[in-house]
Amino acid sequence: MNKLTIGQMAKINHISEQTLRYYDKIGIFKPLEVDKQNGYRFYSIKQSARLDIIQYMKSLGMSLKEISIQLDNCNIKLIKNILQQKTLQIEKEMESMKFQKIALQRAIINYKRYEDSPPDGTITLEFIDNRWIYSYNTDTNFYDYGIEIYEEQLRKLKEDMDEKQLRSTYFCNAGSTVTYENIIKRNYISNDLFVFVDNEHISKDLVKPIPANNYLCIYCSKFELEIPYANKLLDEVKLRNYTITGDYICEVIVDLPDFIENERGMFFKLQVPVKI
Amino acid sequence: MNKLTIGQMAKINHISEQTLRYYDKIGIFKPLEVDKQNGYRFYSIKQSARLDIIQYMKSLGMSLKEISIQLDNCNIKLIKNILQQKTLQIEKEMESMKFQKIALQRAIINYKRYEDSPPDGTITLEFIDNRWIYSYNTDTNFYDYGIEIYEEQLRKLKEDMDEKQLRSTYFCNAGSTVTYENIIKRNYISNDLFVFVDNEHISKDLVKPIPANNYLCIYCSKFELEIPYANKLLDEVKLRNYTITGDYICEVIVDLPDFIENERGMFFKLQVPVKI
DNA sequence: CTTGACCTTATAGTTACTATAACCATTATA
DNA sequence: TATAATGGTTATAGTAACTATAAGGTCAAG
Repeated sequence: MNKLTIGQMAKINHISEQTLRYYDKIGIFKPLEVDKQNGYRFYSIKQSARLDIIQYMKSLGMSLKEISIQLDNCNIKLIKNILQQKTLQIEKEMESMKFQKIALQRAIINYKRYEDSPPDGTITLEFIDNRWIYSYNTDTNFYDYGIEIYEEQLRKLKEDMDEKQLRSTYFCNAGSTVTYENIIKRNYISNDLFVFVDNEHISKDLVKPIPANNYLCIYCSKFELEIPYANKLLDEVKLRNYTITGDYICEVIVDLPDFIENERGMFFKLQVPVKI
Repeated sequence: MNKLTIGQMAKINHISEQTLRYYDKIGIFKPLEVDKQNGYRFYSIKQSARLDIIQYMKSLGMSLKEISIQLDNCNIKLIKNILQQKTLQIEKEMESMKFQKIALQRAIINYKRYEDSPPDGTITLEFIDNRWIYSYNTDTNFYDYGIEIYEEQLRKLKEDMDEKQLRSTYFCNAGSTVTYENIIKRNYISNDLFVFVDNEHISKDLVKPIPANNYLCIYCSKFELEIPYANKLLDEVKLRNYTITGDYICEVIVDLPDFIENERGMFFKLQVPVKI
């Protein structure tokens, strides 16, 4: 009962024999004794405490090298320090997971919306609640160019959001605006790209509100069709005797060009706020 | 502006050229075009969308192989499914992190207690609040044997806690009890090992309360000294004219035998509830 | 004496890259 | 026009923390 073979030690500690040999090799966990005749390793059950610590530190995301160094010149104070550091690290990770979850949920909602959205060309009148956007001012009017410039500007937005650590959370739901002054004259000029965000999770000075309102909307499945469809939308506003009350929004519901074959790769919801 | 070289593509997407070449090699992300003369890779900015998805899926913990398979026969429904699965996974991870944090905090508290604890042999009278324990009934009275049997029983407790997914959280603060009937006769018989737990985080039927009370305690830094020290404690109870009102507890404050050189490896707080 | 369980070492494979070497292409400057 | 800088190419090796496999030695039981 005193000396344990590698197999017994492995079983007791729920670890593979291979791993114990590996730990021996890299020197992080050596058997108490090695038979000089046959090379058999022998462990004492008391050594399990060290394995416990190793497994624990590993579970905190430390590498074996780090652990080895710590354990080599270890005292209890040092252990406490590590634990405190790790608490902070875990708190950070929990924060980031919270945001990841939000990001996932936003993405799911978006795909659901895509599935449920009416066919290309449909015009609807929808009441849309308050929204918030984080916008990025580009230097080019992408209506003057094709999809490539648009994607390039999107990359810039992405980069900008990366810096502010917003990307993973919100990049799935972007859009652009044309100001009231321009849209009523059908001047398609925009150098504002944005993403929809949750008001609560971002510092106030970065976000801008989009007021709740009735919006006349048209659904559009091709990048090149935006302007003709937007014109159709404005025609319909006139026809119905509505008045435009604010900025035009081109909302990207999905954007996967060159990506999934046999699927329409982009889908937009063009919208203007109207008074009925 | 149409075709991007590998360097430009890498810069725009914040990824290394090496990685792009690697992605090409494993087939997860291929350039739009390769110059047959010089082998130069050319990308379109529109391909960035695929990179976005790859990075996103990677951030959700998927392997490149998994991602590749998903993207190869991908449709929007499938993406939604993945996202939903990942939401569940993240929720699970968040749960486990919550417990990890609790575990860390318990461990830190324990080490602090160790640092602050009085020297070996000190006797104190302490009021100790309500505690809860999760106990494990072993088949051997470990007072009949040495430290090795004790450690062996600890392994069993650990295994048992592993099954109930309690270990990482609570293993740092264990102990054993001797019943009232036995301790007053100085019969050192115990086959109950336990760990202190938080009442709130475990189903009620697994935990047992230890009532708040005044406890006479003695601090002990050697496994072999437990019984003589416990006897000293009981002598002191008699001397002070206290009466024992419940089970004796041997609480392990640290247990690192064969582990840290030049440090006492074990530290116990032996305690009996008393009426003054 | 064989069988089977258990031990040994050595080598290769895994993932998602990074680092390095050795070499080719393009372009600006001396 | 020579050359140097820049940026592209391939191939190979290294990383962490193992796992898998091969090929062989040891030991107790039947």
